[in-house]
Amino acid sequence: MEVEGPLDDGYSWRKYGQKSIHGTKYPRCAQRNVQGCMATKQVQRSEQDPTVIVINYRGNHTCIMVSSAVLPSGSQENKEPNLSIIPQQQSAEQKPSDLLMNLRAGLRVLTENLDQPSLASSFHYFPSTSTEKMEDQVFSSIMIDNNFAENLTCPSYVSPAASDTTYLSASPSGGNSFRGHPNVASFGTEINDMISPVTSAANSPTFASLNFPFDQFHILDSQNFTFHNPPFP
DNA sequence: ACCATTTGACCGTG
DNA sequence: CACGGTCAAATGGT
Repeated sequence: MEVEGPLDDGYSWRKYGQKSIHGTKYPRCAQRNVQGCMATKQVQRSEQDPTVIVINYRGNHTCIMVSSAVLPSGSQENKEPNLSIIPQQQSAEQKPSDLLMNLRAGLRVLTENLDQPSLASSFHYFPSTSTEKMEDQVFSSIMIDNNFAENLTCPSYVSPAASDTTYLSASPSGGNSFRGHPNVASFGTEINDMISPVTSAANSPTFASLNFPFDQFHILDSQNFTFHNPPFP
């Protein structure tokens, strides 16, 4: 897939580390936003299902998206980092790339404010490792797609195995957005505990579905998410 | 030559 | 001390 680059999510990332995580077969790649903002990205292959790629986004973006497809016009915004906040009125229609189409196909997440108390957004979480802890400032998105896997920069991620299914999911956990919100806060720290039993019992061994109310940030699609969090401390 | 990635080392945290 | 995250020199590609 020769779109803008591997797994382009609207930002430019530079890989700065690859570590073998204890108890996992696959290494975890760490990527940092090249624009110098605090956001980092971790990419790891799922233990349970090697076709599952787990992507953790950490921290807040203080930069703008750089992907050519993201900003329809006048993408000259600012080349300087740390200046602008991501515009929050992004719409999923702004990225007409094939990649986006694929992503959107599996996307389950649309967040809302807690103003609407009963709102529960559905998303899928693919458990990755037993030891993995979902930290503050993290939400993960997981996608399975052979096209994506081919384009991941971690060499070990390249998978000849084909899966014609595209999954994408996102799960916020902890972080500024959720601090102080009882429901989500507990979810953030105990995510694996919560997920595991569901996973073992569920029909699908690869992921569990959860519903919970989101708070304060939007994930309109995987390439086009917006944090409304306060700045990274 | 420049730039991105790789990879071992280093550092912080629990 | 173990583990995970980041740094930075080395390496490879363009």
